[in-house]
Amino acid sequence: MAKEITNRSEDYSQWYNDIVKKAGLADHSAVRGCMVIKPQGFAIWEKMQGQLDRMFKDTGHVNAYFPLFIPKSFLSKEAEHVEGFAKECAVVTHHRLMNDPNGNGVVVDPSARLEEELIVRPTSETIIWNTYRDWINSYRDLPLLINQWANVVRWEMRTRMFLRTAEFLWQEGHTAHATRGEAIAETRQMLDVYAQFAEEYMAMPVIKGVKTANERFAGAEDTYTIEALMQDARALQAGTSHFLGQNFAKAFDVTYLSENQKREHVWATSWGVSTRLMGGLIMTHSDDDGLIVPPKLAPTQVVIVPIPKPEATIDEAAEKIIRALRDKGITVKYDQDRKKRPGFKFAEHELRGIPVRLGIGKRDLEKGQVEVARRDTKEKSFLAIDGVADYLPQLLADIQANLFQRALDFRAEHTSSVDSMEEFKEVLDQKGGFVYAHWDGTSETEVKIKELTKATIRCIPLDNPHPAPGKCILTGAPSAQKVLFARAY
RNA sequence: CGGGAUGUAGCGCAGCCCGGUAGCGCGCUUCGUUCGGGACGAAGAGGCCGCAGGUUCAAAUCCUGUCAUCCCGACCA
Repeated sequence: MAKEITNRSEDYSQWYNDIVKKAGLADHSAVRGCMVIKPQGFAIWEKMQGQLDRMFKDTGHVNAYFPLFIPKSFLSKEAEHVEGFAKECAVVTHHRLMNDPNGNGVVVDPSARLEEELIVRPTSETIIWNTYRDWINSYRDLPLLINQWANVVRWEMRTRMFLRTAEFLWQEGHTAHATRGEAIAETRQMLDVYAQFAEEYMAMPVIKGVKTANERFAGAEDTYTIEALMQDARALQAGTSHFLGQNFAKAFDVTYLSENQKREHVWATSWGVSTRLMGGLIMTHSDDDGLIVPPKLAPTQVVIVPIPKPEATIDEAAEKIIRALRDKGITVKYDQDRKKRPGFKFAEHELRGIPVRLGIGKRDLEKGQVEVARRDTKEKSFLAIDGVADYLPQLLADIQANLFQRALDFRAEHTSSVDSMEEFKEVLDQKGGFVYAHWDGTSETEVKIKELTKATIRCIPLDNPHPAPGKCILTGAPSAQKVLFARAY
């Protein structure tokens, strides 16, 4: 049935690439590691953006925009931060081209060398905190709650569409607070926003937790994360929220005068999600027939396919349904392309992941009904035309809920708890997924386990289902609680 | 950056060993018949064989270099 999509069981990576390409989400570009996000893919990203942006605004944030370029010197102000990003920065060294004197097109004009190189932002903490110094003087200026939608560049060794591209789109929130407690509360709040977005809109269950020192954001005191599980039983870090302490305030000398007239460094957070979420969305729900988009993020929620014989009457019935659905706030497309046959359209819309398809033919009209096909289960049923508008909001909600439940069940089946290294390895090799295990809390052990098994500590869960103390699976040293391991993207 | 593979029509590929008029399927265009799960017939259009050098009377084919992409590792959202 599905044409040319590699089966998941056969080659998961290939399946993923097939979905991205065949569903028209993105393409490779002429630039290494950079992709073209095509209209079908961008429309989904816009839905994500729209919802996230609302949630940020609802929690008191405003949007702003900071430069793409960062003076090189800024990067060296926070020691850990440079360390983390230095190896993957694109650097601008010149500002002019000229005709090649040898006639071979165009070359960099050596006389146009920049005095200080500019870094294409891999993240904007430094340029933003350099700006915040001027914006913050008094406790009355706090909290400062700003978000920016932007592109960033990280020169990655190996890229994969959406999951890891050299340039990607994201949002980064950067906030400044008067107290440590307030900043931590902000960090946690935004983690909750991400988790809520992932679960309610993407229908992608996530585990909230804290990263270990090894996995922490460069320059953060604590990194919180939401971790999702993909269909190949590998974990995906889907969003992070960092408590930055006073590191950046100190590096960029950002202070405020408190109510009791003391000059103090401010406390910071930063948090972000990226187009990687698109990868997570694909790998959580889609199947061998193509993309599956949860109704809440589907640019088109319902497509109507006419099965033509007497076309005018079908158009009439379709128009009626379209009006009724639009009144309910449902996005509908009427596929009137006369050149394609119905069977082709069915497959096409399944490939693109439209949640519900309505089919109307002569047979249906005679019975006053339409055929309803849902993308998630492939089930088909018939429904009275007059009842469509009442039924569809519920159906879309059911599909949304079903996708979430399905992902939740999958995660439950692929979550284990082990007590020994042998068991740990066996579970990872047999079925993968999330594995809870005791760890002695040291970086050395974490690194060693990674070397031995390729599994990393995804997080120390906030609502830990395995909080009891025990012994580290590698060293036998005391462990306060089990932590969450997985092989990850 | 290491290991493997691949660049030939929009997409998927054959041709390359053994140099000699660039092919197949899908898609595209036109017309007709079709239309309840990826229709059929007929007629068309579409290529600097990734790029640059070299060998040769002659290169998609042989040689050198280079660029890009994909997969597997190390690094990361």
